[in-house]
Amino acid sequence: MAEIDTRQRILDAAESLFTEHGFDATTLRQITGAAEVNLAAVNYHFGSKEELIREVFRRRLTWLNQQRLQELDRLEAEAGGAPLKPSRILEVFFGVALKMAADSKGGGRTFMRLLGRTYTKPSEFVRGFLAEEYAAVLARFKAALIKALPGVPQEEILWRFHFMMGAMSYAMSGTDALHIVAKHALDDGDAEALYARLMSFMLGGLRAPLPMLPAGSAKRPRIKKAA
Amino acid sequence: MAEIDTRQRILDAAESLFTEHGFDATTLRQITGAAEVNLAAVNYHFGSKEELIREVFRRRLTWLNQQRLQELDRLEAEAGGAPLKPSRILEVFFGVALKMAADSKGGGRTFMRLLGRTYTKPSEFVRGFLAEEYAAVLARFKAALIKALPGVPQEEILWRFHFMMGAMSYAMSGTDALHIVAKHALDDGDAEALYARLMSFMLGGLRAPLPMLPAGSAKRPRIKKAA
DNA sequence: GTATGATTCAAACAACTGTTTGAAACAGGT
DNA sequence: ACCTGTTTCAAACAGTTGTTTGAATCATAC
Repeated sequence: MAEIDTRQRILDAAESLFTEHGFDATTLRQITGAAEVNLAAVNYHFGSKEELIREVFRRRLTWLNQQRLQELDRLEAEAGGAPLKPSRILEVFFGVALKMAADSKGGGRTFMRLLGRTYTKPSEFVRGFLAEEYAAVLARFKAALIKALPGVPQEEILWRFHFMMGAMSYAMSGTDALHIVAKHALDDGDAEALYARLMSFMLGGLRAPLPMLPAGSAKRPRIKKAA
Repeated sequence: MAEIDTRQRILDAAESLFTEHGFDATTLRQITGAAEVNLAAVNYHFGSKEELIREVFRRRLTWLNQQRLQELDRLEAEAGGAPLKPSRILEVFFGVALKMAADSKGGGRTFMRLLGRTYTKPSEFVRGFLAEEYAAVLARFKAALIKALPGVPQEEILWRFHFMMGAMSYAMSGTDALHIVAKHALDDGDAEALYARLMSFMLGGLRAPLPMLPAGSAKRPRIKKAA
């Protein structure tokens, strides 16, 4: 290699700038400028900006989800067929993410902020990529949760899982657009306290009494395709 | 006016396109094309793209927050000084938003999706604008919640409010990037069921047992500026 | 009708975007 | 030394961006 780690330095700079300004607002010239490499290096090493974006996610997401699967495997092996405690399942799924977010030095924190922000605004081509990357993990965790909560309707479990994703994304995105919590509470990196707070909030939501659904919502009337 | 409602048609088209593709990815030519007005009309009526974005938010947000304040006023008047039930407070704050989101014909639904997506990714200049627009409302609702939950530490209440904002933003953004819930469950507009589900989840989270915070987090050690 | 101010329009502007190019610099093996 | 494949570099490319311009068109009042 002529210069060490050109790829890596591009990825690091891109990750950081994407987190700060978003994909569209970040130009290749900003990235290559911050990484102190030539402009053409991005297209040489990654082919295109889109592929660079995908790679920024891939290099961390693969490891993250493997970790989640591994810990779930361990948990289920220990239980030996018996249903798990819901709290244990969530601790694995969200705990791994928040552990990564606590790593401010290795760039994990930056990445989790980026990931949190991306969930809400999937830029067309990232959506498919994310769904694909998550498919296997989600299938396993959904199944585990459903098995762990036999009395609760599946649809309700999935919705609550959806809400939890929202709460975590927002918390991890690190932006408090409306200034709800104290100013420096977010960026001082006290990830452990955040983890404890978020987890008890989510568990409370998961265990909440089932909602009184408006009539006709529980089972949707099938008007079209009556046959 | 030469053509009726040029301003309005630009705002409608912009709102819809911003929701679909984001601010940066939406060009003025797309907007004016969809609105069937001349390209220069945006700069003539709004001055700049940034100001157009602000106006897209302003025209609905002002009404939304006024509505929230009004309903809180009514609630507090009825209570006559006594602390309110937390659930009532949340029903006002989030209920108004979700009622707006249920209005798919008047564009309220589109706007709330846009708002939900914007919370996580405040594009520099939108952040200040949003915070300013929300300041008065948040102050009132924070105070009401704190008064309604005298036993709970204020910091904890604010964090949980923060998490609720996340859950709602995500739910309202209408994107399920990871395909957690069933495909068509999001866009069929069954806002009432969503409201019921989300509200019981959030209330469960609010009432959850307080987290065990790691040592040294409850009261931050003051190292700098010891004097 | 004519004058006036507001609005619309087609065309152009300069600046910036991601990408490509071809030559230069580098590394390692023979 | 030479050759070979990889990587870097400055420069240019074609396309798109938000914005501006000056003339044309409209509505309204006199």
